[in-house]
Amino acid sequence: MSGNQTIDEPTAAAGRRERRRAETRAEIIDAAWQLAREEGLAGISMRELGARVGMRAQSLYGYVASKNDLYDAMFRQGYEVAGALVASWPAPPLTRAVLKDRLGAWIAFCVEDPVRYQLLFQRTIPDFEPSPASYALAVDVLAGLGEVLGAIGIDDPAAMDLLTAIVTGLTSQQLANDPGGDRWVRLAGEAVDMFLDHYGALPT
Amino acid sequence: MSGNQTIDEPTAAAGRRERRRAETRAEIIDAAWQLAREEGLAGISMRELGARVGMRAQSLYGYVASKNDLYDAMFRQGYEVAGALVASWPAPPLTRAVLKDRLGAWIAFCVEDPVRYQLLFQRTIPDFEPSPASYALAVDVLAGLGEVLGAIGIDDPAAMDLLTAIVTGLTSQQLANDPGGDRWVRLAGEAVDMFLDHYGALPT
DNA sequence: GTCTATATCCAGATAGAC
DNA sequence: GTCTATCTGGATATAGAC
Repeated sequence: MSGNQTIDEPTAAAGRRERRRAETRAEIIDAAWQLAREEGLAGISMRELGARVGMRAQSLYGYVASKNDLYDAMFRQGYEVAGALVASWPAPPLTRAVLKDRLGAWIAFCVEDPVRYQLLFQRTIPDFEPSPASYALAVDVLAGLGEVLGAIGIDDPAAMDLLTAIVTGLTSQQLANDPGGDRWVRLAGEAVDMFLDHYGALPT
Repeated sequence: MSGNQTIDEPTAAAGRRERRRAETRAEIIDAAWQLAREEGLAGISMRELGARVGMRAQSLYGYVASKNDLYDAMFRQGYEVAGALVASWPAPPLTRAVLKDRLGAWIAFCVEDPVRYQLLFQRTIPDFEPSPASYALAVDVLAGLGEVLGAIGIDDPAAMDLLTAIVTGLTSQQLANDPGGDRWVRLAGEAVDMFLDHYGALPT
């Protein structure tokens, strides 16, 4: 096990160590997601989380600075996925079919992981506040979503508020009353038609 | 202070005691609502609640059997108010104006107390389960609401799901993004028109 | 890098004195 | 009817041994 290289051996070892550390941290965060899905977001305890990855709770502090830091990492991870989804939105011009498709994809994203939805879009974890960096990312992603909706070409801000309410309502009903199903998700296309017809936008 | 009546004096005293007890219990429940509005529903602690009504936490157990019992009393109280609102819905025939008015009142009820909304309609208090009696009341009230919406005369269940999604979405956006304001609440009338026009119901 | 041991704090709930 | 005292159990987090 002794080194046979002279200069960059310690550096390489440090890199390996770092990589290993990052892997363990990722494993911890994955386990935290799964635990949250079973026990609820607020139900994550450091004891139980440690047990899931084969450590005592205290040892986790070598990888996350605090419980808030853990939540923050999950928050960031969630918004990175959301950001990728928003970035995949095709460039204008926007058609009805594209709008339906993209809003459908957004709702699917929201609905596919209730715990993630709760962490990213609701404010229900006691005492959790995202770090400035993570918060900035969230603001960015949501601004991107707004921009993309602006391409519909409706000027009335009230109309846009109504659209976000429809999307939120479908999501919220789906999560609350038919989790895992599609009773409300499948109404998205019809809802978009209803909305666009009412405001005479994006004619077929 | 000695009794000057012979038979029903002890009974009257017992009635007074009972009445006093009920008053104290009501005071505790009121304080719990207020505490929940400040600290969140999950933030109610028996210690702090006791302090609010001038008792030690332990003494509360003379009035509520457990913390779950306290939540249950609040849950029941909330659904009693909701039930009264639903019962006030006028008899058919239903007009567009009446529908707008009643749905507006319902949304206003939901929005006027976020904590109550959370307790009644979301499932976010860890380990709280309503008693069978309270749950039955809730089912009753919601069934009444459904009946009343049935009077619109749209047969398509998907359409009714879309309507509930719209109402939920307006409520949810209002609570999340403009608490205390009316940015989404005021869109209810327009939303109802959009919905009814789309399905050709309740012509003006 | 993980452990044991521990500090600190808070929760809900019960027993029994006054 | 409210108190003091106490039980039980859980949480996050730190210090220091190995």
